[in-house]
Amino acid sequence: MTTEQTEHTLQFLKALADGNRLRLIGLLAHRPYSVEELATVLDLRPSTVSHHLRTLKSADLVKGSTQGHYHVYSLDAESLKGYAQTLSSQDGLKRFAGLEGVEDPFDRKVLSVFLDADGRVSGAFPAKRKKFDVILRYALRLFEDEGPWDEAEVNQRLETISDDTATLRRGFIDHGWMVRSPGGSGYRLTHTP
Amino acid sequence: MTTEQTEHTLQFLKALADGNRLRLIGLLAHRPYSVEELATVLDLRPSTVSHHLRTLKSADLVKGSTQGHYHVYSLDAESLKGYAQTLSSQDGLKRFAGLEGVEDPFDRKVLSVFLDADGRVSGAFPAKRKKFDVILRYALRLFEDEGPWDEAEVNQRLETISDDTATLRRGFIDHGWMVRSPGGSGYRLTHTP
DNA sequence: GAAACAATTCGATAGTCATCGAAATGATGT
DNA sequence: ACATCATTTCGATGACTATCGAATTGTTTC
Repeated sequence: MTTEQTEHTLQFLKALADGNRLRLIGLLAHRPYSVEELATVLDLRPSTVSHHLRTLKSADLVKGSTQGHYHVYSLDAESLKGYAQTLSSQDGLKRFAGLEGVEDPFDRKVLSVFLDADGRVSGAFPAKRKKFDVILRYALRLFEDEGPWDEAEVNQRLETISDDTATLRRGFIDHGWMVRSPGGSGYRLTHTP
Repeated sequence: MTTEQTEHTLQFLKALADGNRLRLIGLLAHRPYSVEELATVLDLRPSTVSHHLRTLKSADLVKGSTQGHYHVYSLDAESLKGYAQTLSSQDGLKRFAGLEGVEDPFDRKVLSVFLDADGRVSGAFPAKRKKFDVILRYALRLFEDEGPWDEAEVNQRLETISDDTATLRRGFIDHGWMVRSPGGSGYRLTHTP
């Protein structure tokens, strides 16, 4: 469900979400450093700094080149900039939802929970109003042609979704989406959501 | 030692450094949501989502407005963009070092540890070569005028830093910074770092 | 007012992680 | 080969935190 891109960004964020690692990045933005130098400046043991550098390296934030005795670490500014730009664009953020090309994630989730494989509500309706409304909007798709329809026709269509057609019909009327025609000629839709 | 700006950025990063909170941001980038809706989509308890929203709110990433029964949360895109841009600029990163206007953080740290209030090395010299070199460069400031100086003069100046003038002088010579003049007329500097 | 509903707060638990010291690895120079 | 030095790995510990269920607060509706 979670995309690859999101996973990398999460690793990037976790790597920076520590005070000392953030200071490390700050130092490396000035110039390359060896592990011991960093440990001296930050008042940490070299083993601790080495550990931090490993997580930064896993997130592609620093590069390490071994020179003589020392391992010199430097900032990977390009990679960092890329991640930062993902965070600064609205569209970049949307991808973190992990649901691409879905009209509405909430609607989708509710339908996936309450509909069976045939697209029917096999069990009880959702107790929560907001979720029941999702079912109602789903049922509304059955009436996309021109009305009006008599009660038998309405019930027949609603039965393809649930046996409890009365509750669905009452939901339509409570929302004002459906009205009984004045002349008693049946039901028709008004302003649908 | 750590600036206010850095503290806020750290809070921002910690707020985003969680898989579910990142998904929350992704959803809120599409449209505002209520707590229960978010809990439904993410398969979490409302209490958990509420907890996450609090940390996001503390970091100024989301805004909450209460409407009727529901508390509707929405993304604070401006604030987020600001933090992201701090991360994408090299100068923004440098501030995380927490040492503004310092020539070199490593040199500064070493000197602060080994020099006493009078600017003298009261105890022993640093054992590590890199740190000793910092002391050497510091001692080099005593010879900014034109040379050459005879041995007595060199020692007199070095004594203002440490009693062990011989080690300092030998350090100068090992680095090739100072040479004994051919005519035996004393010492002079060559290529200083 | 009372009932219903959404959200928050609280307390507990399990899992993650920053940090250290000790031991192992790897490279350098004698 | 050996001794030295920087770094890494390993194991342990303490602190933090994501998550849940239960209880509480606050708002709407009857």
